Amino acid sequence: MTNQNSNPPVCNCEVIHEEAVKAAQNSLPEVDVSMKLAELFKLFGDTTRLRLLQCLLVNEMCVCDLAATLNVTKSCISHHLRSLKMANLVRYRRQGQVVFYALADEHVKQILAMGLDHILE
Amino acid sequence: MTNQNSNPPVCNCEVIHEEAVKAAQNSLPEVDVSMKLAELFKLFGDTTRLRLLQCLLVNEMCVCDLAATLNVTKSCISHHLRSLKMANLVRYRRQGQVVFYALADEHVKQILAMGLDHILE
DNA sequence: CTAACAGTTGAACAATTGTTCAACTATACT
DNA sequence: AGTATAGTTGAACAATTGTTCAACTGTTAG
Repeated sequence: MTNQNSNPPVCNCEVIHEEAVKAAQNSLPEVDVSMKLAELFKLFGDTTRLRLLQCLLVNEMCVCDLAATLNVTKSCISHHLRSLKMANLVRYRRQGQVVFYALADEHVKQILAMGLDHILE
Repeated sequence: MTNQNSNPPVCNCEVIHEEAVKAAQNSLPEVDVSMKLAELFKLFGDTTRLRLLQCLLVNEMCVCDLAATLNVTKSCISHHLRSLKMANLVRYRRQGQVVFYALADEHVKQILAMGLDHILE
């Protein structure tokens, strides 16, 4: 979706407040930091994945249980868990055929709490 | 993307840990709360929109300046600002032809800080 | 009134993404 | 050995989404 052509669609409007632009440019993180951050928040930006995380707030759970709770296929859960695992948001332990997933650390709880705080005004 | 057919693709696997499932179901918020929360995080889940918010951490800025800073069209910025406005993440004031945007409250800063905290381990 | 510029809106298109299905791997139990 | 169940993987498809372009609205200055 991003437009990263060699010929960027630069805004050719007049820059009205040059100092503000410079201040912003100086304080902005490197683009790849912003991208990583966006990737992180993107993971919280899907209802199924979000509810999956909310499940794990309570218990560690296996794929099968999560699928049953959220009413989607095991495959779907597994795909989501892979993304969450790659972002270090969940960890897992295998016990026989069953793989139990749990939140990786406190960050998830805090981020979810902040979000809830906002939508409840 | 969500599959909301009348004939749901229910997972027909055996539920292994019934108590865990019940506990999760009881603690899960209403679906529409999760959806609202996901909508919120989705707004943080795009690089341009995220950097736009990061700009506003420093100064209030007008559409034109944001477009110049982020190297996209004014239209693009305006679309993003509309979403952010609807989610009460930014507010604006008009001054002549120029519309200045600013963060609506402290939530944005906190959420961004939490996120950065996570990706920096 | 007209010209110029800041911002908004909606259509259009490309790109990304969430989900399922089918096929696969892994572990456990006869 | 073989069978059953938990989980993973990748392809495929529908749906969503980010961006631009072009046309529009609003405000200011001549």
